[in-house]
Amino acid sequence: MAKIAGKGRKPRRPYHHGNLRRGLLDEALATIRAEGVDRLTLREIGTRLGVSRTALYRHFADKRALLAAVATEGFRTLRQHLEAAWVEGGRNREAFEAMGTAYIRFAIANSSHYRVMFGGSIDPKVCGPELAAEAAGAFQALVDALSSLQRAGIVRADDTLTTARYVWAVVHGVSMLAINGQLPDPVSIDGLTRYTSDRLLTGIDVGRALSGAPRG
Amino acid sequence: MAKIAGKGRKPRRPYHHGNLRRGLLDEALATIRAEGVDRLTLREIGTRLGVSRTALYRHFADKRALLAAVATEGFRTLRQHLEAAWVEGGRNREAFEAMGTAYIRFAIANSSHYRVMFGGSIDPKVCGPELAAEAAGAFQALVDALSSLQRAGIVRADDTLTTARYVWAVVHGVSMLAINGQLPDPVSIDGLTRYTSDRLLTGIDVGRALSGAPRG
DNA sequence: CTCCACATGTTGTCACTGTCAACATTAAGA
DNA sequence: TCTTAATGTTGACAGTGACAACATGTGGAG
Repeated sequence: MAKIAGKGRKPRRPYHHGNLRRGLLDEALATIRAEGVDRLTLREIGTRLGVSRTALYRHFADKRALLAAVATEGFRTLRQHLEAAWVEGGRNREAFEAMGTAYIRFAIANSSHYRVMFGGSIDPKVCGPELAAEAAGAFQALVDALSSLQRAGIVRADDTLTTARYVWAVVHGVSMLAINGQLPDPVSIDGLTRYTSDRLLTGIDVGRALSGAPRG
Repeated sequence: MAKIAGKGRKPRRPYHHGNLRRGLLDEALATIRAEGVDRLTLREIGTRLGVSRTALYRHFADKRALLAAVATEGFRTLRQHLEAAWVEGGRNREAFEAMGTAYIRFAIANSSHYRVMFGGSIDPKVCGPELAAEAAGAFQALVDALSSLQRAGIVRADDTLTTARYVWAVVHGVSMLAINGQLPDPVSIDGLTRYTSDRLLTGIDVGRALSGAPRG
């Protein structure tokens, strides 16, 4: 594994192209962002980087692998956004709401990227362990925050994993609705986001006797 | 528009191929179901129907149009499932839960089809009015049921549209999680479904003072 | 019944794509 | 220095979606 120039000892190109893998990922993401996934072509990525069409195959097994890597990066930055919202918000109930808002905001601001992230299966047996691990990492940020709120007695002490999945499903669903253009205008998106976090927290917080069974 | 043989007056082929459009749709859906969207090829659809590769273009503008038609049919049958669950369940709170279960069940049982339905934009300006209309129809089934529950005093009298969007987002999110393989086994799918409908209804039903603002 | 216009299906062809095999070049270590 | 593996290039190929030109059967006008 040849490493990057890093320290800047030699400012000229450290290799044939510098580090190409990084460039391929960036360029792929830029194209996806600008024109959508299905307009992404390996040849144009290479051309745009001043490199030939098949250079890519030294860094990714095939197109799916490239897309998986793009998706992996998406989950990584998503997790960063979530953790930032949680920490900067003060790790309380409001911070949890901020996490939800951050999630939806990320999905809307990077809709094409987001679609790649959830376009195919995330089963590790299908997509490879890296993507699955990074997706699990992003989910873990939610689990941790939720667990913290449970310990503080702010959220019902149901099975943490199930509750987290529920919350994840809600924000993911809202994001999808927004991305797919089923919410007419930004106002309705904002309204739904607000309503969602309100109703969601009313559903999972403490302070009310439960009629049904918790079900782990 | 040459109509189908229908009454069976003349059992021999009424036209070049009978009605091809129907066959194309069925075959496309079958392929999608069996091998996934990206393995769908126009040529093979034609071949499999004993028809040549470009016959399709007399019935659909291009591949995207075919996929849009497939998605349109998906929303139609989804609506049928939802309405059946609502009516047969007795149009009460339990029937509403049954709608949610039916939705998730449909998504899981027809995961590839479901992915096509939500793969691209549903904005009528992008995908054409038919798909948008059918998607809106499926959503309307949910709105109607919810409105009925609101009139019966079972669900909070918040803005119906916003509440419906919220519910839609939740079931859609759960479906996506299940489809993407993020729920390890059927047990956890069932558990999340149950937990979801329980927490969801706790969040939107009446009988609790609201802290925040309703926000229409 | 005849005949023509039109809907429907076919053949030929094209640009483009992902992918592989064979070859060229450069960095890095012995 | 010289080898070796990593990295990038060229040529090629089978498939794909799509279009234009052509063929064929249907149904209605006369």
